[in-house]
Amino acid sequence: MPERQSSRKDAIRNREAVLAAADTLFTRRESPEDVTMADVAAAAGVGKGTLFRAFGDRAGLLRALYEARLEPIRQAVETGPPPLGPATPPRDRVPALLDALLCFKLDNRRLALALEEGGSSSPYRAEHYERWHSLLRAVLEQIPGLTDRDFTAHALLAATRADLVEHLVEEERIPRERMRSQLANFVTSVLACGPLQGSTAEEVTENRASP
Amino acid sequence: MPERQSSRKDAIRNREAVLAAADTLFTRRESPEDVTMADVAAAAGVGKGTLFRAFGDRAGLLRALYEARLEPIRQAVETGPPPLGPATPPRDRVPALLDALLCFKLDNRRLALALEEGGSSSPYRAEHYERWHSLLRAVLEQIPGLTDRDFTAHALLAATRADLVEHLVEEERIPRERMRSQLANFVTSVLACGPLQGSTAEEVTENRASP
DNA sequence: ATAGAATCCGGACCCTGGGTCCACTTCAAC
DNA sequence: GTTGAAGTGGACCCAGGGTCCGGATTCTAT
Repeated sequence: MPERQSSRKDAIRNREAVLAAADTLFTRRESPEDVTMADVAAAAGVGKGTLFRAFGDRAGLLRALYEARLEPIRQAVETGPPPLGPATPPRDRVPALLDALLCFKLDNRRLALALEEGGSSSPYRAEHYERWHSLLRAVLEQIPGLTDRDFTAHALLAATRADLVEHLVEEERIPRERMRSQLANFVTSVLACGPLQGSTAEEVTENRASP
Repeated sequence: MPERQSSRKDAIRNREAVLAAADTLFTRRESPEDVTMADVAAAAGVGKGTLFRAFGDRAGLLRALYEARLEPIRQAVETGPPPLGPATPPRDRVPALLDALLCFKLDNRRLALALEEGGSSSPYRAEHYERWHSLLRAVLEQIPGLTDRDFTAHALLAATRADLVEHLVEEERIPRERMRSQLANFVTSVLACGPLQGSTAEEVTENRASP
């Protein structure tokens, strides 16, 4: 567990360099598989030892990158204003959360892909998945008339999986906005049980999370 | 593409031996990652060269195993009686298809896992996924009042992904029947748009696909 | 300022596992 | 039985993740 912060100047500088280099490489290269640890180290102007000391292993590096990129959204979700923040009515928040997640994966396709598939263990063991799932589940819990919230949360999240997104973008060439509205429609139909109220797919598509 | 049949006795015998050995190993071992090609070859009493000649590469072996196991369902879907066969009304067939797929993945967890994640390329490039998707999409097309059938098909299939199933079984300890009914409910809610008719979740859960 | 300890650096090295190669064997067609 | 096409198996190759450790750097105490 080599994850604790170091106070040494060079260590910090190198950590940043690695992060930056990895970021660049993962977004540039076609498939995450053909960016090796050695590549990252070289691009960062650093030895492999340094890289592994700083991040433990490949998964650790990916995780660090991912968490860093996810931070803004995390903030917005935990303490931000509607439609992502806690003050949002549940029926509006669920689609907003999933839309934000989708946008994130669209903006960080390669990285998300690397993290979700590359790991030796399933993506469901990652703590960030756990966070999204329990949050979504909690919000679903506040909507009356639904059943199987736990499973529903999993199923909804599954619709935004990185490799699916990648496939839709790369093979089926579905444009961003279309994909967002499709997901919104899908979510809407899942939530439609019980007394319906407010929020159509179009409305949700309005609050753009990224340009 | 070394996939064509051989007529030689020894080749056929070895192919069978490999298939059987791989089957055993993949279902026995905890994670598909720790069954190596060398293991399979050894267990089959065969050299690595033979193994690779017969199946091309790891993915080829997995594919062959998977297709073999999937054959019965494939038959049932293409030419069988309701609720899987083509004669089934669309609103009933969609849940039946997904239930069959779920049962299949429950019965072949490890194998499905190995095939879906282990591959270097995404599961969405596998032709068996393409088959399921286009079938499901076609059936959805016959249901009036839905939109985004292509995406909906992807999203529904995503709810039965091998690693999700694995997680639900292994971590959350959700029993088989409960999972089937949860999926059925989920599917139902997605299809619920437009004039509803027939088929509740309970009905679907009745036609058991496997003991 | 400077010694000394703690920490970090980096690239040579190890090891696993997928995939290839090829001298030798086996099959089946004649 | 002969023959050559096809199959066999295990030694071998190689990429890539991860480790190691002698030497360089930085912090701290004096």
